[in-house]
Amino acid sequence: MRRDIFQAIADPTRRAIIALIALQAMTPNAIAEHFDTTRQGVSKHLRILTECELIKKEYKGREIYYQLEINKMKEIDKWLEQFRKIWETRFNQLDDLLATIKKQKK
Amino acid sequence: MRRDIFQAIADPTRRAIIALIALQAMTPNAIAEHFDTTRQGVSKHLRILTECELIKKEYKGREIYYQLEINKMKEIDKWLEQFRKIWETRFNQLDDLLATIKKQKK
DNA sequence: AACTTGGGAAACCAATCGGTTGCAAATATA
DNA sequence: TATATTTGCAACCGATTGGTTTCCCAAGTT
Repeated sequence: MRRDIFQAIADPTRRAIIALIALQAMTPNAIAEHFDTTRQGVSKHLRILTECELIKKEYKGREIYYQLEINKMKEIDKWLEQFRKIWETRFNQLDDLLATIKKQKK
Repeated sequence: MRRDIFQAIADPTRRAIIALIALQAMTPNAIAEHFDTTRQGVSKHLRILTECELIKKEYKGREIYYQLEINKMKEIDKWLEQFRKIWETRFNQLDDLLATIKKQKK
């Protein structure tokens, strides 16, 4: 069972859940109200998000509040870093950059 | 057929392909040499990446050079923006922030 | 013209996905 | 104690995924 952040955010419903609880921790029932799926469907998404540690549980009586592990989101940012370097230096002129790199390699 | 960037980067091989051709445009055969799969397997990944416009083809004789559409990568960055706001303002104290938001909503 | 090379498309396969229904466990309430 | 609520988990289902093999076509090469 592959379980990494990128696969977790591949599903649009999961991205919506992340955005939803980013502002405020919520229970599965409360989250499910925002979507067209069943509570169990949302629960499965929450399990996936929990497994890759993008969210964490907080027990309060019989209710469970899910909240975003914002630090985990930084891993996506970290991956983007290598590309940010590219698009920041080239100012929309990828072709020129590639030409330069090619020339250097020769 | 769902075809968006997030689903495209969900696969580790595709992420590797992206990183590979970010530096230099490459042909399918050259790309396939870096992986354990067949050329046709890589070709399928390239098709998916092309469909969501993360990469583009450039014909040179009978060879096809694939190169990264770095601008498309910015869409991931854009999605991350909303969360960057959160982790930049809180300095590792999500709990405090959530408490504040909850209080404001009351 | 015949052959080789680079590459895409189709058919097929096991594995996984996202969703549902049904159930069990635990907490709260009467 | 009996009942209702909140939740997770397992089983099942059709659709999709990632991969392979096979085939075809276009462009060079001999």
